Amino acid sequence: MAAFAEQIRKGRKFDQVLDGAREVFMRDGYEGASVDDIARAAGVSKATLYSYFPDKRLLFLEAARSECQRQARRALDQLDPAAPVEHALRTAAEHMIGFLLSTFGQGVYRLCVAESDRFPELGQMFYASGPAHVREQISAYLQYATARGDLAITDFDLAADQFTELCRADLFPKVIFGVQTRFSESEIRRVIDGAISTFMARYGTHRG
Amino acid sequence: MAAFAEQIRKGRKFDQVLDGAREVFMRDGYEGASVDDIARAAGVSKATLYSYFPDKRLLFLEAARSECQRQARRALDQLDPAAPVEHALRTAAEHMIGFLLSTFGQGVYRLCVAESDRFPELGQMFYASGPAHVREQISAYLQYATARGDLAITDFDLAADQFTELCRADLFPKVIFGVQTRFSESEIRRVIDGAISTFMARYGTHRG
DNA sequence: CCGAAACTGAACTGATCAGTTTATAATCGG
DNA sequence: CCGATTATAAACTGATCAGTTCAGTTTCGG
Repeated sequence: MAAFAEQIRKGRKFDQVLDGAREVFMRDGYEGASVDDIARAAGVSKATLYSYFPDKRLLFLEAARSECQRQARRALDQLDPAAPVEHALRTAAEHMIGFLLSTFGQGVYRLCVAESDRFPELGQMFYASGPAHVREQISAYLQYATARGDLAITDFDLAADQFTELCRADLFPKVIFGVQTRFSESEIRRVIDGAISTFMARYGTHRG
Repeated sequence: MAAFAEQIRKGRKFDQVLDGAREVFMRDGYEGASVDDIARAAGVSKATLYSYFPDKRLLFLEAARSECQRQARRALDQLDPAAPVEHALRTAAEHMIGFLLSTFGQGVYRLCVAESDRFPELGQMFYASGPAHVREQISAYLQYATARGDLAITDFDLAADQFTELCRADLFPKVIFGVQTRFSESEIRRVIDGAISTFMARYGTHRG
């Protein structure tokens, strides 16, 4: 997860450069972004930029890495173990869908999908701080709820993955391929309700 | 879905050009692909290529379009309405996962995600011939099975989307971010069994 | 077998872009 | 307030690439 950030870092405009890079890379992708654009966006001269980062590739990886960390931080605040299962799941679903539909979330996803064979480290990074991170948190909650007798699950990781996938139904493909970008409350509720119903039908214990 | 293919088409090397373009675009993405590479891959001179297509952009769109059509054609052969529901679903799941894990499938997906904001038409095209097409077929089958009394569904489209999402659990994120590229039979069976169990728990009628 | 249409290869144009250099100016610690 | 570090603007290099041109060759219908 680390292993870059070697010959990097020095003075005070470091973060400025990184912010500019994040912005432009996110908007234009790796190939689409020009270093001059980034320097301009960062409010910094090209020479300064190159004094911080040896080349565009490494600048990109650092920008992406910081973006992934940011994303991991903003992830699910610990699911509320006190609330009824349906309620906890609903909260989790709302968070995930909110991220997934945000222009920010789309940007990261698009970028990582596009560049993860040019930059294999990037794919790993995004996976670890995104899908894997979310899975861990949900899986832990599911174990807790199962121990309490509210759910009946044996493969917790699969159950967690299924839940997150159910939350993407209909919405995600439309967003990611630009077929529909805004969704009404009721369109979203339809998907969340559906996800919870299906999940509880399989894994719930208190029938009725 | 059409609306390109205007000033295109003339002689006999048309398909050669398109095949080369498909190959190279799929491998290198839009920016990454050079027209010289494409001409070389197609076994055609650059001048010939430009006699068929006015510019790189349109060549790309045509190549992507033909790829989408190809994909739609190779989609689920009509689900077998005679077989028991679980069996029909299993077959569908195997087809979808097979496509999803193929380098071919990954290539199209990656390309479309990456370029669908540079080329909005591309996103629409891919969505129509991919996700939407699959949804229609599965949804139709689910209506049939519900009418027969084997399933109890009200929102057929949502159910279809949920099933396809369930089939992606675990596998797809790993593949698309390059975390894992090959999967054993049992890894795949785990996901398919899980998808069917969850789906049937929610929508099945004959309990037991 | 002839003439037109399609194709070739190679050279060329003009633009863009990563990365460097240089001469100069701002900033800051002591 | 001096000297060193850090930043700047702008010009430059070398490479890549989309798209054009052209003189010559292949292909094919009639």
